Amino acid sequence: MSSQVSAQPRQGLNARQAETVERLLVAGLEELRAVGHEALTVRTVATRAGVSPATAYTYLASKNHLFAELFLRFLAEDADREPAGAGPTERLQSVTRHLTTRLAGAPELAAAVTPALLGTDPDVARLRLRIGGEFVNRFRAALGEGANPDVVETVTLAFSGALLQGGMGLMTYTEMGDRLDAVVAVIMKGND
Amino acid sequence: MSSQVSAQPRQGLNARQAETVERLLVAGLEELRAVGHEALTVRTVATRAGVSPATAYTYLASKNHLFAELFLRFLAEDADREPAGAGPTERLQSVTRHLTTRLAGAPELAAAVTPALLGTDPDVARLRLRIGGEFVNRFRAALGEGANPDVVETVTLAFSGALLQGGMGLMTYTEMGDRLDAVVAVIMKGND
DNA sequence: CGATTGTCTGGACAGCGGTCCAGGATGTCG
DNA sequence: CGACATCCTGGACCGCTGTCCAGACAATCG
Repeated sequence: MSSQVSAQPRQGLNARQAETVERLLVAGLEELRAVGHEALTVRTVATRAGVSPATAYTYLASKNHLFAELFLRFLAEDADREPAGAGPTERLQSVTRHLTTRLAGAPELAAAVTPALLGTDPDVARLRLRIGGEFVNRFRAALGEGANPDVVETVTLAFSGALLQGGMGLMTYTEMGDRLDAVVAVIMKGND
Repeated sequence: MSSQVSAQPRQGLNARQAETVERLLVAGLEELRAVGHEALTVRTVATRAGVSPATAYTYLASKNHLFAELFLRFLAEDADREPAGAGPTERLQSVTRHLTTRLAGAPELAAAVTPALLGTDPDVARLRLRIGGEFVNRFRAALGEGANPDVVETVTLAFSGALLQGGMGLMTYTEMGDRLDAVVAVIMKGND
């Protein structure tokens, strides 16, 4: 079994609203790739989406909320992937490798989401839990049924730490793949 | 050997300037404890320090810079502590336990520094490296001379991840102590 | 077709972040 | 004591954030 992150960002929206949200999210991602997360403002996203700022704010509580939403969608694109590999170590490595490879393809998003998730908006808080849960799910899926919870937590923390360091610019998301291979090996040594 | 973080925040300041900086940092910590890192503004810190906002900004490049500076000082208070314990695992646990205990005593500072270090100000970048280096030093000191670099990195990443989760409010800094004991045990199993 | 429902718009608003500068205060020399 | 260097001040400034509201607009239903 794998994880389950729905791609639909909201419930209870009619077609027109869903369309508006969609346009905002697409514009948000474009704007993010174009100018980076520091220069991006909700108003420029609104403009790019062809929507007034007031409208943007009715669907996006904040810049952080936008980033969290985009990242969750990013994860959802993957939700069905099954970890591959002979043993638990290899399977874990396939998960981290896959994630870092994808992150390397969207570094602005990765850089944006880490600070965003530290926000205190309630909307961010909700998404944060889903995002964190998604990581845990993937690691648990890689480790199999009787996974030691302490091992899952260790891997999760190490991965979070790597994201943090990536967000700080201390390593690229490409390097992260290699380093996490070593880290997973260290963790699994004696725990497989 | 242990780590070396100097408590002096700046060089090239005369007595008067040093005094001003000191007042700002003290006021910053008070303000942080009083209202939390979200409500704190550089202007309120300046007021509390009995200094004009313009002056505050000549010594503090940004709010993030203030938090990073305060956190570095917080670490410096400890810089001379030697890890205690029979083996490497116990010594590592004594380090994480000690850090989390101290963080639990200053949760607002801990919550403030994580997002702050993700900033891009050059002043923050400098301090970030020193702070990161300080963690690594402590873990290396706990592990002893011939420490496996991969193990050091794994512990560092896991600890960073724990800080991140603490910053998100997913666990308290008190819980962190217990969880990191388990995490260190997992990592060291097979690596001691 | 007209009326109702609900979305979107334009624009104003207050507060914060960070920068800048002319001039006032302070301290230190000759 | 006077002159000079240095630090600090007050206040203006711009852009961003997030909120609010009255009214324009579109879609749907009777």
